[in-house]
Amino acid sequence: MSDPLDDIDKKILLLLQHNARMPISQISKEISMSQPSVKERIIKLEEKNIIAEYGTALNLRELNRGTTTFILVKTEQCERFVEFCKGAKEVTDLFRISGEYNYLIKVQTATVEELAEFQDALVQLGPSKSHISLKNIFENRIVL
Amino acid sequence: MSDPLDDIDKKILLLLQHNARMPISQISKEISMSQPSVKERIIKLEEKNIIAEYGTALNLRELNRGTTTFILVKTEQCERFVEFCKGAKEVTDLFRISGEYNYLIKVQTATVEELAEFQDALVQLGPSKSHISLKNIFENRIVL
DNA sequence: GTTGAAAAAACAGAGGA
DNA sequence: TCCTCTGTTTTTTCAAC
Repeated sequence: MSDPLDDIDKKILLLLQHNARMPISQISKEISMSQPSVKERIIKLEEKNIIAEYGTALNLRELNRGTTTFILVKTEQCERFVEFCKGAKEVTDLFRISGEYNYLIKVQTATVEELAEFQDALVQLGPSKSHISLKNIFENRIVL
Repeated sequence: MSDPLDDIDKKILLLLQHNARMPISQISKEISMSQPSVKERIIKLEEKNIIAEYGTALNLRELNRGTTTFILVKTEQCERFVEFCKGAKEVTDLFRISGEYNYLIKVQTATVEELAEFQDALVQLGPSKSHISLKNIFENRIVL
């Protein structure tokens, strides 16, 4: 684990977190620091692996995947289940968890009907418990 | 909802998904299309709101938040609970869900001890059920 | 959709406080 | 670690096809 971030690093990351394509020049203006210094800090954050990657978040509703469901799964066929999830485009997140259930998956479907079809395929791998998301209040939030 | 994406849009999004800072010039080379055309397509994807935002993914382990836990919560004090979560930096995701429980939250702590402290604060808002992540197999995956 | 060229902007490196 | 200065590269915006 790395040293804690100082306030300038935090400011830079706050800007980059929701706009990874912001030019260095603009970051430089916003935090009142010269471009080379900003660039240097960003490179260090990348090298220290604090910045994992620059990603592009897509709008799932526009992609016709607006229905979010969390499913807890209890299976005895772990390998087969993981392969099933990797091959199912509906599954966006897959975690191995502790407790009564083995796995927690996050599933994005167009509709609840499509969710039902997914569950039909899932049922042969073991019992599961679904929780449809009624509202995404916030997501992927990292408070520095 | 928008029209389905064509293959060129998919290629551009695949490149941007895991490297939002990739220069247009490089995208242009990789997909063998002129820079102005690539730029035009990206602008359209932004305008159609298919690209929601360019984000920066941080390494939670390096930030001393390497322990992931999913908690199902049943509360009768919804407003208070949501405010509690907004104010708790450990909570990275908050969903209102259907079923026996009201909410599903994702919590990032340094250790399980810190998780226990969080649960102590949570207990007064209602019963909950925790699932510690033993392994993050994949996350935020969108297959186009 | 393409190429090509000019203007503007961003970036990279050196040297020094 | 930060700054300024300078040269280079990249992006952007046209035009015409």
